[in-house]
Amino acid sequence: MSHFGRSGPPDIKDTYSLLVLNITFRTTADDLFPLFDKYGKVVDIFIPRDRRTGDSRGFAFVRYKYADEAQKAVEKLDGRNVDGRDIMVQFAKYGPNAEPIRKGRIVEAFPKSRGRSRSRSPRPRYRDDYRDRDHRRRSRSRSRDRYDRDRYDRDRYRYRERDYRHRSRSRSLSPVYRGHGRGRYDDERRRSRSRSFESASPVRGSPSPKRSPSARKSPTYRDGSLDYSQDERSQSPRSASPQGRAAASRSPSPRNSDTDE
DNA sequence: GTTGAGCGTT
Repeated sequence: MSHFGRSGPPDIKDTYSLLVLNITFRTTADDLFPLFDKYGKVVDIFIPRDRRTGDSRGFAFVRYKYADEAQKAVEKLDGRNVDGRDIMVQFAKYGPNAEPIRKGRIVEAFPKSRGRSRSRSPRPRYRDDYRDRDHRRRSRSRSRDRYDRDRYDRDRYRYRERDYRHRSRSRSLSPVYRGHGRGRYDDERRRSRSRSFESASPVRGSPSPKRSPSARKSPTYRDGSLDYSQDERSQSPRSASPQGRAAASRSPSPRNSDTDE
């Protein structure tokens, strides 16, 4: 019950994984087990968690033994209110085993109402070409595959970036994971992203000529005063203007006024 | 203490 995901996937050969989304961040597998187990035989439940914090990401994977039970749970638990939030149950796609779900296979086996279009939640399907993944891989070149993988990794990196900013604001330190053995991919990703950022879109909707990379990399020392001004502003952009202006005409100190006279 | 589109581990 609690050993789910502790020793990795126990045995996945004829199991069907369901993706549970919109769950609370404190919902655990033990909480979903009795819920999903009631509608079928659950062989394993796994909830992806953060590598650093360990918090739940907000979704879980429920592995069923039979597809019929899985489908039943999807239609039964989909939209159910769990822990104060309506969860969304659907078949997993990008799983490690890729459920052998075919187009209309399960729907045909369970013609409840000629389709579940107006069943409850007519949410759109995300990526229906996942079945063509293998086909595209063999057909397309390797460069294409690499590009796709890069995008996939970058998508996952979003979580890390958000959490990273929450944990520490010192992004300028650029903590590299070199020496740990697993920093190779991170380095590649970072470099690729950095280059794209500098080459493709430097700034979006924020035209700052003063912060131009060219000015920063090529400091013109032709003019001392100008360079000084730039440097001063760059060092403390909000420490010279607001303070001086506020202390000059905003708050001349009441005590000073009293003692001045 | 917070957040909310999505796709997974020993």
